[in-house]
Formats: sequence, C-alpha cells, structure tokens
Amino acid sequence: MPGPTRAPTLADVAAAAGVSLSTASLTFSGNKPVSEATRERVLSAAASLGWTGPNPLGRSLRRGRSGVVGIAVGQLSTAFRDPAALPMLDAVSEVLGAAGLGLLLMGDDEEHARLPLDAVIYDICGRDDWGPYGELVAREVPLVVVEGPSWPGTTFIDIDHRGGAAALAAHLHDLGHRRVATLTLEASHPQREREAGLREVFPRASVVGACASDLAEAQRLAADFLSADPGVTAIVCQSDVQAAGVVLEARRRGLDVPSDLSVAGFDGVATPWLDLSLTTVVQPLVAKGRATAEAVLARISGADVDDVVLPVELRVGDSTGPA
Amino acid sequence: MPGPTRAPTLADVAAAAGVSLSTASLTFSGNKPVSEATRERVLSAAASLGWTGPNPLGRSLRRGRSGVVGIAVGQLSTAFRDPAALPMLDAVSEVLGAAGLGLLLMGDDEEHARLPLDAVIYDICGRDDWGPYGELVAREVPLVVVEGPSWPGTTFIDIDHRGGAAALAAHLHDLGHRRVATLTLEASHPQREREAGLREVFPRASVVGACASDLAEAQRLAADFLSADPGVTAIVCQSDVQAAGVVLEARRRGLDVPSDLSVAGFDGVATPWLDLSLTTVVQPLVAKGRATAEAVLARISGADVDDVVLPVELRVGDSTGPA
DNA sequence: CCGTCGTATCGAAACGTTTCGCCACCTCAG
DNA sequence: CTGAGGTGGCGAAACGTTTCGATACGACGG
Repeated sequence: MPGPTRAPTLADVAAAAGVSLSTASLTFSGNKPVSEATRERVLSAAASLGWTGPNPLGRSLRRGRSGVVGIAVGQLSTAFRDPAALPMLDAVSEVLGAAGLGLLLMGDDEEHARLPLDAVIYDICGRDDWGPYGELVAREVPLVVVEGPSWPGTTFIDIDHRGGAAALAAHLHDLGHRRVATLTLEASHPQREREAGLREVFPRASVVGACASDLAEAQRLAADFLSADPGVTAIVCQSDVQAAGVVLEARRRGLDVPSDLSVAGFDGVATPWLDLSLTTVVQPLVAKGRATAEAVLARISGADVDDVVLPVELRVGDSTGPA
Repeated sequence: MPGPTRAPTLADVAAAAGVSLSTASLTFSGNKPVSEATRERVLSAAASLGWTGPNPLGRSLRRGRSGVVGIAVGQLSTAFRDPAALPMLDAVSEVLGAAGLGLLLMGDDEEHARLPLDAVIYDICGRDDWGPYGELVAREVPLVVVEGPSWPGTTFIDIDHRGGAAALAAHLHDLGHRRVATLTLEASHPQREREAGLREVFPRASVVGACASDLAEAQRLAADFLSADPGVTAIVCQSDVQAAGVVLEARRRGLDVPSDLSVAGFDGVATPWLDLSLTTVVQPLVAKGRATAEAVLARISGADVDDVVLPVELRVGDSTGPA
C-alpha cells in the first residue's frame, strides 16, 4: 500500500539487494571494489526502488563538507552591475564547479552565516569590514578575501592597484598633464591603493568625489566638478564605468575627449555603448577568479595558501591625449 | 593538553554545563522553555568552550533541510549581463534571506544537482530545457520555473509577454507604422510569446534576427538588416539592451530615431548611457522576484502553489514616433 | 597439506543535531 | 493529606551516509 511513503534510503536499497549497507554504499561511491554480480544486483534494486543517489544531507554530515562555498558581495544588484564582477564570478564558478562545489550568494543580511558553508569568499570591494566575519572565523570556516584589507587568518587575492595607477599617472604626466583630478571609489582597500598610486606622480591631485562604480553617479559628480573647476586637463577615475560617465558628461558640456579633457579608467572592461576606447588599467579578471577559487580549494583541503598579488597592465586608448 | 583538538560539539557543552544533551539543545533553539539558571550555565559553558552555535551539517540532516536554494541561470556572465536579471535576483535574495535561506548559483555544469538543495529556481530564459532537471524531479526537489515552458509538477512564475507585446504593437500601429521588423531573443518561451503578441497586430512582420540580450550582437544584426532592407519604419526588439543596440546602429548610419526609424524594446530597465528614453514594455521585475521567492517558500513548506502570471505595462518613450 | 595473501563482504561506529515520550518534582485546590 | 496539573529536565531514537576493522573464502606457493 503505497500512500505517502517516504523516500527510499540506501538501507532500503541494500535490503532489497540482499547486501549490507556498507556494500551498497561502496557500489555507488566506488571507494572499494565490488564484484560485478553484486554491483548489478544493487544497481537494479536502486532503480526499482527509485533511489536517486546518496542523500546530500547525510553525505554532508558524514564527510563534514556541504560542497557549498559562500561568496559575500554586499548588495547583489550593486555588486553585479559592475561589469568587472562578472568575468571574475564566472571564473570562480567554473573552477569551483569543476570540483563539484557550488557558489552561494551572501547578501547583506547576516543570516547566511548559519548555512552549511565549506568556505567563504569575501569580495566586497566597497567595504572595509562585514558583520558575519567574526562568526565565520570562530567557526573556523576558511576565508579568502579578494582585494580586501588585512585580516588575520585569511588568504588574500589582490591585484597591483598601486602599480597600475602609478603607471597610468606616469602616462598622463608624459603627455604633459600637470593639473589632474581623480574620481574615486568609496573608501576601501582598492580606493586607497589606487589613489596612492596616482599620488606617487601627482601628489596634489584634486578630488572630484567618491562614488560606486556607477555611471549616473559618476556623471553627476563630474557635472558638479566641471562646473566649479574648469582648470584640470585630465580626470583619472577608479573604474571604467565611472570614466564612461565622465566622458558622457564632458561631451554634454561641449568638451571633446581627449583634446579638451583626458579621461582614464580602471578595470579594462568592455563598454560597447561608448564609441571610444578608454585608457585604463586592465586587471586580469579571469585570473583573479581562478586564483580565488584555487585558494578556496586549497584551504578547504587543509593546505596553507600564500597570498596572491596579480599584475595589471596599462592599456592606452583614445580617451587620453596631450594636455 | 590542547593540541589539534577537534571543534567542540553540543554534547561537550552539555557535559561541561552538567546538563543533558537535549536540554542544551533546547537552550539554543528555544523550542521549549528552559529555566533561567540552567540557561546561564549552558551559555557560559558554550562560551568557555568556544562553541559557536549548532553545526549546520548536523542540523541540516536532522531537519531534512539545508537552507540552500539553487537558482539555475545558465552561463553566469551571460545571465547577469542582462540588466533585467539583477532587480529580480535582488528581490529573490531578499525574500529568501529573510527566511534564512541562501541562494546558490547553478551554472552550466550538472554537478550542482548533487548539492544539498531545498528547492531550485529555473530562470533560464534562453533555453527550453536543462540537464539536471530530470534528476531534481526524481529527488523530489521543489522546482519553480520562471518564464519557462510547461513542465509537469513544477510551479510557474510568468509575465504577460504576449499581452505586453501586443499592446506595444498596437501603439506602433496607431502611429501609422505598417512595415515592421522584429529582433528576437533566441528560441524560448518568452521569445515565442512576445513574437506571438507582435504578430497579433503585424502578422507579417519580418525578422531582423535572433540573439541574446546583448548590445553588440543586436547592433551587428541591425547593421546587416538595415543594409539589406531599408523599407521598414519600425523595429521591435525583445529586450531594451537589444533596442539600444539598434538605436546606436541606426544613428551610426545617419538615421534619426524616431523620425527615420522607430525602435522599441522590452523589460523597462535603465539604460543611463543612452540619451533617449526607450519605448518599451515594463515588466515588474521586483514583483516577479518576490513571487518567485514566495513560491519557493511555499513549496518548501509543502504547500501547493498556484502558477502566477504578472501584468506588464506599456511605457511610451522617445524612441517611437509617427511613421 | 598448511600457512599466507588478497579480495569481497559485513557489522558497527561514527558525524552533530532535534525531538518524542516519559519521569520527577513542585504547587495548588479540594 | 491527597490527587491533579504544570514545569523543567532527561534518555533514546532518529536523520542517511561513509569508513574502519574484522571476517570469510578461494587461490597460491612451499
């Protein structure tokens, strides 16, 4: 009499096949050899019972792993609106997926710290700290921090913000620019490093403002700035999206880029809707994602992992020219 | 003698506090009252042992729930490049997060079906079917399909593609357009429905081509089409990003939008880099996300859930005008 | 013919939690 | 003083899997 019969378990399969629980388990895990005859008996028993493979919950408890890796990105829509986030996320997901791990989005709320996570990736460029961090450390969940500030007991994946920004600044200096302004990200590790790199060359660069990597916000800040201080010959932004906003705003006021104003970005992402190739610092997004995922895998397997700093590359486009 | 001592368990806490395992559990879950004296004893025992709350793995097995909900979106970078995806994702995440659930990204590989998932959201507009579906159904994992084709035993969340597309088409017809072309998404449920809506008004609309919701691809298709067939007065796209691509390409050829060519989109997302407000069909992205998440919650709790079809709204912008 | 080895299988013990049913005790009404 | 009712706590049984150590058995070399 069927009724609302509960899902079959491996024990049911074993019983139906007339073998022990352990043999049934081995049949599916393949961790030890099983004779062909019994293998077939077990498989057909499983099929006829409709058993669909080991229950992930039981398996997780036994193995001490859930196969789920959290990725903390702050507000989701903000994080993914930045086109730099996607190739990185893709690479992380690909490497983890190949290892059978899944990626869980950790938003703003802290509840997620109670979920079964094997490791957590911190990729919250915008912020310097984050709530559940303490709880995760206490639970000894491996932490991999991407472009974050220094924290004890975690692995870091970073890029050479400072070097890239300095190279870009040198490029502008070579072009004859002397009065330079910068549009920065909100206070954070990348913001500080990138600004420091710029100031190695232009110690007194003025500040347009600080905002997220958002076109409209950048445009607004540029509008205010250009109205007030028409004297600068170049604006260095901390993201390509910001730079695009500045370009659009400059044009709106009749300024030509780059002959009237040079504009530079950071990241090296595609901006197909802009008919101009930005001068920018290209960061290796895919390599960053891979390195992050590989650090996660290593930490999960208990290995010690060295921090990583990836190189960046200056790409000169059509948005910068002689002062 | 400390050494590499394993993490403390609730049983250790109970022993240290001199109470039974069950009492210790109740102290933290609050499922039954515990006297103030013992509560304090247990709490301080937990604190001194460094016990950081119930191990999610044990809890998951016992409760039969992991707290993780999968969301299948196909290739990640493709899915999230579409700006329509983000508000929806945000809303889903918010509602699920409030219920203590996390969102796990399921990419293209099928391994993820072996993870401990309480439910799965199918939001793969681009495709008509997907590998692990069968396995998930066999495991009786609740499935909520967003804008997908009909599948047995799943819950559907949809929008009124056809009605919206028809309303938009009527708007163009009112403006006097008679020769209309359409740029569609790749074959899928939304594509079919939106095209059907258009053909209610323009049965013989020609087809520019089909592509993802991608600016560059749309631009390329528009270029080919406009070179070959200059006779149409309006192009109806199946996404705003596509429409933006068509606008850019039309302008590149010296055509004015809307006086030389009317262009319409779908979705109602922000395109801040376009100095033109698109005529489009606005879909309620946040409501769609909320409805999806609520369906998931209901299905997880075992309830039967009705399918949902959300209304859309025509928004007339500056990209369409008299023929 | 006996000792050894390798292979296939099995039983039992984890993994860490929640919850069901029961017991002991205290209080209060009769 | 006694029985009823309520409260706080306890023991034990799940939840479903993997894996360790032991056992049975056939083959093989001496």
